[in-house]
Amino acid sequence: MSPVFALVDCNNFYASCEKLFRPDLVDTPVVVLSNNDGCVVARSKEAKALGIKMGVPVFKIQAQIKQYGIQVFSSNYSLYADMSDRVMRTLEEMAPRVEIYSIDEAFLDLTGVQSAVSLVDFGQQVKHTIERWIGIAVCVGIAPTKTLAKLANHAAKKYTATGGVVDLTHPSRQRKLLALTPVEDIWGVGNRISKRLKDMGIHTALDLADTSAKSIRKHFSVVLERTVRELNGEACMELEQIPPTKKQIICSRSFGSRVTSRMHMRQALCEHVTRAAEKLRKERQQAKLLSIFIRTSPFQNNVPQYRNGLTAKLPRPTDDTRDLIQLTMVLLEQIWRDGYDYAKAGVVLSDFYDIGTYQLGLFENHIERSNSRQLMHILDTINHSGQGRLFFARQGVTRGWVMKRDHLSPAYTTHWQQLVKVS
DNA sequence: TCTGGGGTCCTAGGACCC
DNA sequence: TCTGGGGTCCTAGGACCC
Repeated sequence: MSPVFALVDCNNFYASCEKLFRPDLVDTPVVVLSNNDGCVVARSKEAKALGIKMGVPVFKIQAQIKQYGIQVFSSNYSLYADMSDRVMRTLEEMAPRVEIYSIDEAFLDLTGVQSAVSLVDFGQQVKHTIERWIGIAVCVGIAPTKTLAKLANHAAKKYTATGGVVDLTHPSRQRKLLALTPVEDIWGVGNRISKRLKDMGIHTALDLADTSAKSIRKHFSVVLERTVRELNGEACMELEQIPPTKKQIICSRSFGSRVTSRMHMRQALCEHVTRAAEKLRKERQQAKLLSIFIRTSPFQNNVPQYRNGLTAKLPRPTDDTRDLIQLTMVLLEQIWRDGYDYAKAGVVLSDFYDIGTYQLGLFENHIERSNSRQLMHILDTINHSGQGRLFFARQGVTRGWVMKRDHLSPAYTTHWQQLVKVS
C-alpha cells in the first residue's frame, strides 16, 4: 500500500497559547519574544497583518507596538510545552502512528485510512477535535511524502478557502501547487540553496521537481536530492515514532546584562553545565566530550571583540554533574580573558555512551565515585518534585546575569497559584 | 540599551596507515 | 631517483529546521 502522511501544524503556536488564556485579547495583535526578550519568534494573525516580521529584534518595532497596541509576551516555555503535550496526546488517540516532529507539529501515518473515510474528512475531524478539546487552531496537509505533506500544510494555512485541510494525494493537484510555490518555501531549501537554485533558473517548486535528481546531487548534496524525489511523490523519509537518542546536548544563553567578571562567568557556565547534565541523565546517557564557549556580542562593533571555545575529553564517560563542573572550570581558566563585555556562553556535551557500556582501556582503573548514581538520582528527584531546588554553590546565589523576561505570562496550567480564575 | 536556543546531517580536508 | 592509491577516522564548517 502506498504511504500517506499527514502533517498537523498548530497555527501561530506560541501566540495562540498566550491568547487562549486571555480572551480579552481575541482580536488584538500579539507577539511572543525569544529568550532575553530579544526578537519576535511568534505572531498572531493580527500581528502578521500589520507586517511584523519573524525574527525582527523587538527594539526595531517599538513604534508599531505603541501605535497599534500590540501585546508583547516573553517566552513562557513551560506553558507551551504543556499545551503541546495536550495536542500530541489527542493526536495519538486519533491516529495509529504519530511522530512528534517539533513542539507544534506532528506527522501522522494515514496509510490505509482512505478505505474507511475520505482523507479530507479525516483531516477535518482531527482539526475540529483539537480545536474543541484544546482550543488551539491547527491546519492539516495530506500527501504521499513528508515534503509534500509540508507543502500541503503550507497551502492549507495560506488559502482560507481550503478550510485548513489540503489533500495532495493526486499527482495533478501536486503539480498545480508546485507550480504556485516559490522554491524557497520548500522544506529543506533555505536561503543559500534557494539563491543558488535561482541562479540556475530554478524558481518554483515545480522547476526543482523537474530537475534531474542526479544533477542536483552533483551540484548540491544527497539531502537536496532526497527533496527532489519527495517532491515527485517518492517517499524517502519514514515516520519516526520513537525519537532517536540525542548525539549532543547544548545549553547556552545570552546574558540578561553583560558579564565582565570571571566569577559571574563561572556561575553562568556552572548553571549551563548543570542543566546539560540533567538532560543527559534524562536521556540515560554518559558523555565523554565537553566543550565550552564564551563570546562578546558580534552586534556591538564599537567594543573589543573576543570569542573562544575549548573541547576536552573526560577520563571516562560520565553523567555526574560534579565531574562536568570540574572540567568546565578548568577549560574556562584557559580561555578567559579580562577586559571584555561578554554577551553569551554555553556548553556542549557529546560522544555519548549508554550507561555502563564503555570499554575501559587495558591499564585503566575504573574508580567511579561510589555515591554518584544515588546522589544524582536524589538531586534530580528533588528538583523535579516542585518542592524545592537544590543547586551547586558554584552556580551562585545573586546571579545578576540571568536572562530578561519582562513580559512573562502566568503559569496558567502548571502552577496552582496561577490557575485561571473565573469570576 | 536592545539581534534566541537547541538540534541534525553532510562534506571537505587533514592525519595516518598499509 | 622514484613521491601511488585506497581506506579510515576525526574535525571544522556549512546548511538546514523549528
